[in-house]
Amino acid sequence: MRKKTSSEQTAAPVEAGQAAPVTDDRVRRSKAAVLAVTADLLFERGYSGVSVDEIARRSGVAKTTIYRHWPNRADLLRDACAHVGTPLTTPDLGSLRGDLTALMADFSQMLTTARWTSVLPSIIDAGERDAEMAEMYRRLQQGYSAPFETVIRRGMARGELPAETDVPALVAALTGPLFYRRWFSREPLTEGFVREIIRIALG
Amino acid sequence: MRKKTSSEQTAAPVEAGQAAPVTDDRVRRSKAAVLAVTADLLFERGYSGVSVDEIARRSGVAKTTIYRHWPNRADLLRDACAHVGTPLTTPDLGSLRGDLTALMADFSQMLTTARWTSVLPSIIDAGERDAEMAEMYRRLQQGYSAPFETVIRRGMARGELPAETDVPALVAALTGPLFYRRWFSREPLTEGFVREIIRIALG
DNA sequence: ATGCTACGATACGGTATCGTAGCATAAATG
DNA sequence: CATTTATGCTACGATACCGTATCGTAGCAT
Repeated sequence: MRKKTSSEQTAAPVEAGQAAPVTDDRVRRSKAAVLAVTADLLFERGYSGVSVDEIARRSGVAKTTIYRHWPNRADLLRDACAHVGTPLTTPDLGSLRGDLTALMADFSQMLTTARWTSVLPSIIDAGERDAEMAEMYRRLQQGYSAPFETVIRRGMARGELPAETDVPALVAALTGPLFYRRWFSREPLTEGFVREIIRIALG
Repeated sequence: MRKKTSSEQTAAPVEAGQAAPVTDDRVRRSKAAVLAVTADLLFERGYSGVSVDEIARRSGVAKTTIYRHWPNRADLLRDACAHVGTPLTTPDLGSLRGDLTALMADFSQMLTTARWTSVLPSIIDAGERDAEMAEMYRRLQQGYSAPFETVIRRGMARGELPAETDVPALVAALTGPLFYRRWFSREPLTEGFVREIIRIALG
């Protein structure tokens, strides 16, 4: 019966039937609104440019209420960062090269279009000085390397790669250049570039 | 006759003999002290954590004087960032693989030990929202990719690489994985990893 | 002696920010 | 209807920060 707001990000996994909602529906609404606006502000201004006052103004949720749900600014921002990002789908097309081509295209597409990628240096920087933030980021990062490991291991199982392949190194060889282009050299992430990286990595 | 302070960073190129020092020696001293302390603070707290008041406190240079030399905080920080970093030496050992091995070792060594690398995400983040900062960073970045391009082109000239080699892509394939490990996956940057990356990139 | 240049010390105006207190209000629950 | 719960609103206190203004001084050259 309850109208689900667009995001279920903050919901803890709930046993299906017997509800007994420990938190009011209003809570979920407030939290969702706050998290959404926080993410927007993160994209616009980066981690250190986001203020709680501005979140309150823009979300329509009173600052008081925000502090009723998060103990402080850092926790709120970490929470928002944790739900940033869109998951990669893991392809399964039968061949290593096919899977990697699809995955790399997906990934580079995300790097170039998704708004939230602009805030990643900000998050990493925060993690450079905040252990909890670093841990949060680590989980985020793993979500993106996991599909690569999966398709690589499948390729190994099919004998398309030698059994002694260094998987983390291969993941680095594939995704590293994309990160590099996006944030360090700032050259365009073209389709041709991605193809070239795959060619180099797989021979 | 003038006693040179440790750093000549801020000095404009000066015609050798007839001096006529447009800036006092005191100026050089103040600026050097301020830039040094600013760099330290950048390493500790990142771009947005540095305040002019703190720079003044720690350097012993009055805030007034700081604002006599830089128009505002952003310019000061950009100036400090521009002089951060240590240059790579370009090896010339006669073979592509030898040059790249030396260069990559040098580079990964720097990524893991140099204090200033911890502030790079901060700089990049600032660049996401500040054009001048982005331009400053671009020059910094080019200083590090240039040696790679040089040794690769020399290798091409020697016929160790096909003439149609995509140089920027190869640079990305080599350095990207190092960046990736240092900032994104945070796995250790071991010698074995570097060797593996070279093997993948050169076959 | 007289400038000139650069600097230091202090204080200030104005703004932004975090996090909290007090009180009123709307809605769900019994 | 009464009670509990979650929220809204306004106003603070405290701190930090930017950038400037004012006044006084030290060193050096003429």
